[in-house]
Amino acid sequence: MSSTIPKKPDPEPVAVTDEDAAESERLPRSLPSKRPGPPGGKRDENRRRRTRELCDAGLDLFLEKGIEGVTIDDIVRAAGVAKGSFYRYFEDKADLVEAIVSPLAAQVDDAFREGQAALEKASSNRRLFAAYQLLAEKLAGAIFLQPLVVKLYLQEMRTPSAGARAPIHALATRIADEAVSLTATARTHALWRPVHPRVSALAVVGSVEKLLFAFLSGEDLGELAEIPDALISMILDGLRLKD
Amino acid sequence: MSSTIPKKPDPEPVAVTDEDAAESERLPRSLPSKRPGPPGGKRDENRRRRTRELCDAGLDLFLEKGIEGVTIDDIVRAAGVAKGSFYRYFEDKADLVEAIVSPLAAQVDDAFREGQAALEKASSNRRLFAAYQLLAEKLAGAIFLQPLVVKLYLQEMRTPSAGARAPIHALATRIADEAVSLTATARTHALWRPVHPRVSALAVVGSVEKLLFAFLSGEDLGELAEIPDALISMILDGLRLKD
DNA sequence: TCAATTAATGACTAGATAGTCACTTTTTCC
DNA sequence: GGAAAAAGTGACTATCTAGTCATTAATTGA
Repeated sequence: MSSTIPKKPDPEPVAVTDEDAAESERLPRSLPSKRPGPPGGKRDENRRRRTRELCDAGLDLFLEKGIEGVTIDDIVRAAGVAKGSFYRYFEDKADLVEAIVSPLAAQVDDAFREGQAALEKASSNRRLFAAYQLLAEKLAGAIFLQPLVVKLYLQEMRTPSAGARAPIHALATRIADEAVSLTATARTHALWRPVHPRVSALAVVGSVEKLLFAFLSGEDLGELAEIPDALISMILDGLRLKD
Repeated sequence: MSSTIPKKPDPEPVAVTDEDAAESERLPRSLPSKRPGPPGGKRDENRRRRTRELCDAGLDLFLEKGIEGVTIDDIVRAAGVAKGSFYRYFEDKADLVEAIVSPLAAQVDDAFREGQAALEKASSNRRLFAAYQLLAEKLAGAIFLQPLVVKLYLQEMRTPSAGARAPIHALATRIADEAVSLTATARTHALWRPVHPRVSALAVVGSVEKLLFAFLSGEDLGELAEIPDALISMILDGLRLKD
């Protein structure tokens, strides 16, 4: 390897607001007005179980056949639930997709917010590394918690946004914008090549997404532990101005 | 820029079989047995026009709504053709997709074949550049001829391969494999970092695809002419062993 | 010209699909 | 316990869809 990456840079003072460990459980969208039952009671428990069953069955089917290729009947059959029950909890397929994706979206948004904050304070290469490492760790955490949702995102993100895929498309747009904004900041600090920020940001995001999709598809990528370092040094040698 | 790229290396002796300038016109799949009519006659001309109208209408709709979201009725309505006529020329939607994609697939396969041949002879950095430049030029040519088909490919390639998307998925698999094989060759020649070839190949392909999709979606990427150089130097500085 | 052949048409069928609703079962809470 | 509210059910409707086919129109070639 030709780049020297500081192994485990001290987590320099950085705005880490960990208040929001992104709720990964998917809750019913709304509660009845008169007799909702006590939290932890049977009504509450049944609602949570139904929502979870429908989300789980939906996710599996979406990954297998693509969002557009799955019908509500498929979903309720797989979840072992009557059709009417689906419509008690969700407006339509788009609403289900939204419920599946939104916890991941929240985590990803947080990761970028924190990365951006750290980067704005970075004035040295050391802090540049630290900021990117923070971002990478937060994103890795999100991926680790919801790998199948990430795969669904990668699988559907480029398809036209009509109907049920709208929430996924919205997340894709936000990620691209946040990555570009991050790169623009790095360039402001003169730590980066004078390449159009959208170009270098998309190049990096594209690499990561492709590798991640391959990994989540079970492809053999050799020793997994080596990938992050390999990727980081590729990116940094490719984009960073030399010291 | 920190890498020195030889501007326009002489196109060293390289196996360029240009016999097959990939027919980009989409022909009817089969001919009637008894009275097909003379080539250039009315029957022949009508057949070609119908196939083209159906392919064009299909492509537009696929890009707008996604392959899975388009019905045969949509296609024949857009093409101004009766439904029965569709089934005279194509088996089903998958067959139409196959007809739309296959000229591009042929060109891409050729580009990789030639790139691989050039690379196998490359023993110097100069020839490494030349081989990659040859590949890039061939691919750029294919993209320039069929930008909308390329966009369709990028849009649908990660979705599950069932049904109509099968031909697109097949092309995606071939491209990934050929890119990996190319990288493995470069590594054999000791011109490349000791990174798992699948990792570096997918990283490069991922960048290119992401940028290409953004470009084909009309995003602003700054001065277009600068992108290839920026990309090549990013890739080479990121992956190449230092001289 | 005209019979043979191919091409084009759109109504039609069988099956699938989203969403609804009257009815039954479960839970709440007095 | 029991009335009231919520949750669960699956048959039902109206719509959409892939694919067929009898009929009509256009083209061929002698």
